[in-house]
Amino acid sequence: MTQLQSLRGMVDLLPEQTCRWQAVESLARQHFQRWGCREVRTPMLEVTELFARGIGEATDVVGKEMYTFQDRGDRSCTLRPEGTASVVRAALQHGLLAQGSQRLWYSGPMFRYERPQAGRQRQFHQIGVEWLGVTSAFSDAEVIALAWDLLADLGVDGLALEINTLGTPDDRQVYRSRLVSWLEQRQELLDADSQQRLSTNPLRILDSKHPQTRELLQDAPMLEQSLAADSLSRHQAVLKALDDLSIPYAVNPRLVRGLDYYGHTAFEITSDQLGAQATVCGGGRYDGLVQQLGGDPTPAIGWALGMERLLLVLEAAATANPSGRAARLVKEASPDVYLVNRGEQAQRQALVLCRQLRLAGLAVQRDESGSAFAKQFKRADRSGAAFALVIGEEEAERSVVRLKALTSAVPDAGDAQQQDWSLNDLGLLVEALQNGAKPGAGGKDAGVSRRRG
RNA sequence: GCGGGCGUCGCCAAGUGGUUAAGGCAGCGGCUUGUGGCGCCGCUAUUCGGGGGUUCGAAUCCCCUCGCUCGCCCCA
Repeated sequence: MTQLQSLRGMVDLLPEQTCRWQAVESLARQHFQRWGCREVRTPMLEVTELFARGIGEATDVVGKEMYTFQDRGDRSCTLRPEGTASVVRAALQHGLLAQGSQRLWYSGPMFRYERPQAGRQRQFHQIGVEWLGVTSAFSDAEVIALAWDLLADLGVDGLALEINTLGTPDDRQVYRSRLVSWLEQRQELLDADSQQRLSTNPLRILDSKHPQTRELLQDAPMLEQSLAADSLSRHQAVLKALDDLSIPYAVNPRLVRGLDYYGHTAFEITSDQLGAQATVCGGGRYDGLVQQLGGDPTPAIGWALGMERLLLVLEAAATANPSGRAARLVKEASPDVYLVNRGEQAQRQALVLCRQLRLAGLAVQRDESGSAFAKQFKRADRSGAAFALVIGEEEAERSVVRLKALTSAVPDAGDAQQQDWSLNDLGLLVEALQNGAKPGAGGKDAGVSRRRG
């Protein structure tokens, strides 16, 4: 295979896919706007130190998954493996926090050097929010509600919210030593990975999927027992707020997130429609990160949502329920009008006509083949357009265009309703098309939609 | 980094050592030189991811290699 290919784990999005992405993105934008979030766009490439310091040297992401290289000035650069560190860096660099708390959102590609599998790529895309300078437990519930409501609006189900608290750094310190000493007494029962983590990152042993390790952990001391009273009551307040919002959740005491900056609230939203990589959205509070990156101590919370995984879930929902909300979002837009034209004079007029219609805001697809009318109509039908406009020799002579509805269930039924419209006064035709001109009684759903924006 | 599965036309796919590599979808042309869902006819892979080997003979067997995919790990 000498044909050039994209790099492993780097995928192309073809038109059928991009229209879905656009639908999701535009819906997400609406929600962000309602929640008072404003967009930031940061570079994909950052100095390596940002992630090393922000995410934590001991994490897998930093330890073995980063795309890092020296640039021509011999600086160590890294393609961002996640968005939070960059957003915080940008906020600090430009003094945003001096203006008070910030509710920000971002979207874009992230890079991690991992073996690809279902729901996991080397270049993947996240859409996320970061609320900087927000303290209260209500904010935690509010930012979770944003994720929850956005996902609900996409028409997907089978989602579950899991939540936990990681407490303060002090809480974790206390717990860490209790856990380590408990595990050390049972070291030989742990799997190899977990033994390794005893020294590097013991909390992560908690969400090991190794059966024997899980079994063992049934009786291990839990973080909750080491929490200070404040941490506990804060957690209770978050849960209570979720109750007030009627957002269902399950407390999962083993939920420990892989990035070092999380503390207090940590949560994930998972789907039963995905394979092993079931997390669609993950996030939590990171009160220490801003300070760690050189700012004043600033509490913060955020989440990120995996676009590829979300699209998988959305497509599954669309398949399961072809007439539901998800299915509508997934559907590719059809042109409003398909222009059937044949003969030199006619094609010349068609070119001018379709431009005028487009300038009036209609989506027009012009058949450029010059082939037989039957072929052109067949393509018109497949394009999904509600109407065909026809210009052939006859019409060209008379300076008219013929309008035919394509949506009727029986092809010939539309023929009787074909009408000629003058090319010299397109206003009426445009108006008729924009009003949907009442397509025949067929099963297809759309008239001509009004263009927006 | 470690395991399993798989690579035949744009997509789905039959073929498992013997002459011309099924079929379906999509595409193109025609039946129908002016009208779409159906039908019929024709066209579209000198070649089976790539390289080497075994054999009179290989898509089919062996070796190497590349790629895809699922899982572990980890996360979105």
